[in-house]
Amino acid sequence: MNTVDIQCEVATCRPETGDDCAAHGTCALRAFARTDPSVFDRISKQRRVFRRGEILFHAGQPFSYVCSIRSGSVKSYLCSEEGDAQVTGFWFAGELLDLNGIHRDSRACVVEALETTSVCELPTDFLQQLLSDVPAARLEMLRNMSAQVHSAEELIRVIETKRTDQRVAVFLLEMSRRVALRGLSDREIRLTMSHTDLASFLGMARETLSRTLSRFDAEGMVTGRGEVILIRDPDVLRALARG
Amino acid sequence: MNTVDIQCEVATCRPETGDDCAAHGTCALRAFARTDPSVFDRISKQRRVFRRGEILFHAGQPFSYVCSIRSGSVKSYLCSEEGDAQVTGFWFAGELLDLNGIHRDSRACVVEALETTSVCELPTDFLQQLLSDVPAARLEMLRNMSAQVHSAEELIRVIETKRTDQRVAVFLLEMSRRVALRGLSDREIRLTMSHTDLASFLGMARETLSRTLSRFDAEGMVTGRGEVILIRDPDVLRALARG
DNA sequence: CGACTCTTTGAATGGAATCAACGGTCGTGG
DNA sequence: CCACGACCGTTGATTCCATTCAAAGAGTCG
Repeated sequence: MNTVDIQCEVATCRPETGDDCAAHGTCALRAFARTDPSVFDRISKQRRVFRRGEILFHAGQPFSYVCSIRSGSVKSYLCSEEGDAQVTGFWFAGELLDLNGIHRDSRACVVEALETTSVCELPTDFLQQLLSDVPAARLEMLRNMSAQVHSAEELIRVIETKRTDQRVAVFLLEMSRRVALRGLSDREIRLTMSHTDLASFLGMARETLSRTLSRFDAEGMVTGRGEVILIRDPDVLRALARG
Repeated sequence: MNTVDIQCEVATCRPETGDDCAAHGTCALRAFARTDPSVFDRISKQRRVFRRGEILFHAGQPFSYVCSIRSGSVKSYLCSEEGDAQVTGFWFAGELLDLNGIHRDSRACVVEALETTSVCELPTDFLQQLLSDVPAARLEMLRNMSAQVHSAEELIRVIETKRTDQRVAVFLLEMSRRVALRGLSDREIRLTMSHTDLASFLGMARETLSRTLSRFDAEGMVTGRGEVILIRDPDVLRALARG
C-alpha cells in the first residue's frame, strides 16, 4: 500500500469498497469517524453522483444533510432578486459544502457540479449524534467552519486591496496550494469552471480576467488560459500577488 | 421586571450582579449555560474592561479563550507584511470574536477597542467541556460560526457587485438592523469607528466614504456624518442598496 | 494655545467596466 | 458529413467611477 492508500483508509476513502474518493487525506469527514470504524459504513453508504451542470441543491431547501465532495468539483452561487448569479466559491474533493446554511436550517446557496462529481451525504441528525459522541468530530467541525470564516475574510482582503491582476495571481497560487494538498502537481491548474464563473468569484468582468490571463501567458508567468493552466514562474506570480 | 431584564437573566447578563452587559438577549454565550445555572458564575467571573485604542489580543497569540462582548465595540483587523491594516469587522455587544482563529489555535486578527469595552472570556478548555456536555452549546456554536461565514460571504457579494454609495447604504442598513436587535432605535447609528476604519472595511478610499456620506446628508437620506448618523429615509436607502 | 489626527472638498489621473465585434468550439439537426 | 446556432473566450475602443494627490478645515488632547 502506498501513501495515498494509507491516507484513504478512513471514513469516505476506502479503496477496498471500490471507492472513487479523491480527497487523499483532506476529507473533513474522516475525523468524524476516527474512533469508531462502524460509522464508516453509515457515512460511505450515502453517496450520489452528479453530472456537469446538475444542481446538488438549491438555496432555501431544508438543510437535511452535510455534503462532502469525494471527487470532482462544484461551484456555489447566490441568486439575487434581479436574477444575476454571484459565485461564492469553488469546492473540491474533501471539502464540506454550504456550512453557512446551518444557522438557518436551510441552504444558503445553490451548488452546481462543474464536472462529474461524487459526494457523501451526512444526515444532520447523524451529524448531531457524532458531535455529541465523538470529541474529534466536534473539533474537526469547529476547525472546518473556522477555516471557512478565515478563507472568506482572506478573500475579502484580496478583493478590497488588490488590483485585478493581483487577484488572479492570488487565485492561481491558492489553487496550486489546494491541488498540492491532494497530492497532485502544484504547477498544473485545472480550471473546471468557466471564465464567467471565475470572474464573478474574483469580482471582475470576464473580459478583464481574459485579458489578465492572456498577459500572464504572454509574459511567461503561466502557459495556457484554457482548461489547463501551467504555472511557469511561481516566484514572479507570488511577487505580483504580494503587490 | 421588564423584557430586557428577562432576556438578560442568563449567563453573562445578570442585572443582580451589577452587570453592564448590553447584549439584551443577543449574547451568544447565553445558550451555552441554558440548562445549567452553575456555569453562569464561571462564565461571568472572567471579565475584562478595555479602553479606546487598547488591544484585546494580537494576531498570532494563542487561542486560549473565546471572547464575547458585554458592552462597547471593537474592530478586528489584519496586518499585511507591508504593515497596512485591513479592517475585517466591527463587533458589538453579544458577539463572539475571532472564531476564525480556532482552526489554527491562534488569533487570526488583531482586535482593538473602539470605546470603553467590557468583555467575557471563556477559556477554551471550558468551552470544550460545554460543547461536550451541553447540546444547546453545540448548536449555538455551530449556528454562530455558520452565521459568520454567511455574513462574510454577504460582504463579499456586496463588495463585488455594488458601487461605493450602495455599499455605504448597505452598511447603514445593516447597522440599523444590529442596533435594533439590541432594543435601540433603528434610526440612530453610532459610528464608534473612524472613517478610515470604515472605509477600509467597505473597501474604498476614506475620501470616497466622506463624499458619499456628505451626499447622503445633502440629499436628505441621512442627517449628520460624524459619530451619530440619523437615518431619515430608510426606504430610499433600501432602494439604493438594492441597486 | 498649538500639535496632532481626522475629515472635507477640489482637481487630475488611472484602472477596470462597458460596449461592440470577431473567432473558436461544441452539439444538433438537416 | 457539413451547416448552423448557441455559448464561451478574445481583443479593441470608449466611458466612467473611484482613487490619488493636494490642501484646507474641524475636532481633540496635552
